[in-house]
Amino acid sequence: MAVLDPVDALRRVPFFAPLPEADLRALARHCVVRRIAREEILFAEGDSCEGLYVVQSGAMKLLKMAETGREQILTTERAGSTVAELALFDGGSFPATAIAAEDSTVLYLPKREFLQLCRHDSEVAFAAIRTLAARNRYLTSLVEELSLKEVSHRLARFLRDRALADGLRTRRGVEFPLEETNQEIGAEIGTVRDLVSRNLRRFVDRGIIKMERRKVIVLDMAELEAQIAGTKRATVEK
Amino acid sequence: MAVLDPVDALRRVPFFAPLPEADLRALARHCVVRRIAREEILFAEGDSCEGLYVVQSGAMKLLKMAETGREQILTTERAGSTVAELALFDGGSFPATAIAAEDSTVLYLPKREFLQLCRHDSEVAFAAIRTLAARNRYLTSLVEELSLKEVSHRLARFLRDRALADGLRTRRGVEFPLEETNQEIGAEIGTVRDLVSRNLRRFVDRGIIKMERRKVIVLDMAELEAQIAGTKRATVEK
DNA sequence: GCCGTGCGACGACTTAAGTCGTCGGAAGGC
DNA sequence: GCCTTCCGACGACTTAAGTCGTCGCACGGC
Repeated sequence: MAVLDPVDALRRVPFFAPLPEADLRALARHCVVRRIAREEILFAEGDSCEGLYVVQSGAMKLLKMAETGREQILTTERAGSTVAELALFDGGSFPATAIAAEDSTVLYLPKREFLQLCRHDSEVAFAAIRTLAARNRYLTSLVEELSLKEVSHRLARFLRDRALADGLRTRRGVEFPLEETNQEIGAEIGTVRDLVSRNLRRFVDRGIIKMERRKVIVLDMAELEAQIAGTKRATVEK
Repeated sequence: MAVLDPVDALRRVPFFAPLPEADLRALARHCVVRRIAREEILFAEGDSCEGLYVVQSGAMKLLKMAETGREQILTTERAGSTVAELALFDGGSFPATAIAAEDSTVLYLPKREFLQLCRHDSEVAFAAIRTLAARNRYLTSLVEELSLKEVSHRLARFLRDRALADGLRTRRGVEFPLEETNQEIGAEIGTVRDLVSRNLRRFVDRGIIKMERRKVIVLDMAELEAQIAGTKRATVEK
């Protein structure tokens, strides 16, 4: 793997984007790079937060864990995103656990440097506000889904998002590979792997999607969208 | 009802607290006061946001609605709190619907004045960041509860919070009145009124609480706390 | 090559969650 | 006073969600 320039990673972070090259380089000098293997824990919920983590390569997932082993993923952050920056802003501990979803590298920027920058530059502070606002919106919709929608609707939404993000239009439909295991999909949409499996098959049976190994082909996008709209016990089986 | 001074309400808002009296008065001159009756809608999810609402008296609930009529409350804001300020920061529409939980009065401050102030005063911007961070934490724990805990645990948490907030220690235990209907409790903890009723009774049967009309007496606080800790299917019936 | 392991598929089962209908008490309007 | 309406209580029922055990494939190590 080529050696990555920390400055590039910082530039991709919305907070830091407005800063001039020189400032980014100064910041980068304070950063420590850390390599982290898939499934390794970066920090755990409740740990005290002494600095900002920026994903440089790979992906970090932020999640809540139950003693039963069940997990709920809050977000997955890729290159150019920060992880749990909210703990820096309110001085509290990490609100959730961060685990590498793939082999990754993260930059660590000590609290002091970051907060100084925020105070100094109102552009940075505003970008931070926008980031927090975006996370807020996402969490709000997650609450809505978990509370008001069924597993099948959440899975449909997940598939739709995937299709939009990395789907390829072919004459059979929109195709994309399912990178994650059913377990991981479950953790993302708030259920267990068995239900992901069962609901995927239901979609196949109803002709909405087709599966070839771990590749998904959306045959009927309109019907998939329709599935998302449903609410608990509202739609009657036809 | 006595006429309330808008300046007092503004001063209680964390964003505005650091401002000198004169600035608050200047702000107040831009405010419009609106009286709103219980169950009336202040704004609906998706409406475009042109200003900031500050609760002056009463209480506003922010919630998501399903077509089935089921609701999920995201927060309840009382005097000195702002409602859905995130929509101002990212310029998007309201992420949820705001309905008066009681007869209330709200202040409306046009977008322009508010954003100017944020840009001007970094103290204000920082207070906004802290507010967003706090909301983020709360939403995060709500997601955790909805995804990883059962209704009985969520209800236990609700009762504990209530007991701490407005409970009175008596020799029988900690007593407090249940102001809201089962319907409203359900909307807050993510279930329907029937389940609230059923789970309350279970707590009574197990001797954890006692109910006299709509007054709750927590007999065994330790056991109530123990209920909160549980996760899905982890605790086995004794 | 073989073996272990992790994962998906699937069917049978259990249980929490949600639905429905009925009753009765309390509060408010008239 | 009466009537209506709202809400809680409760029991019976339905269904989604979750659990469990088994099988079999694919992949990686050796």
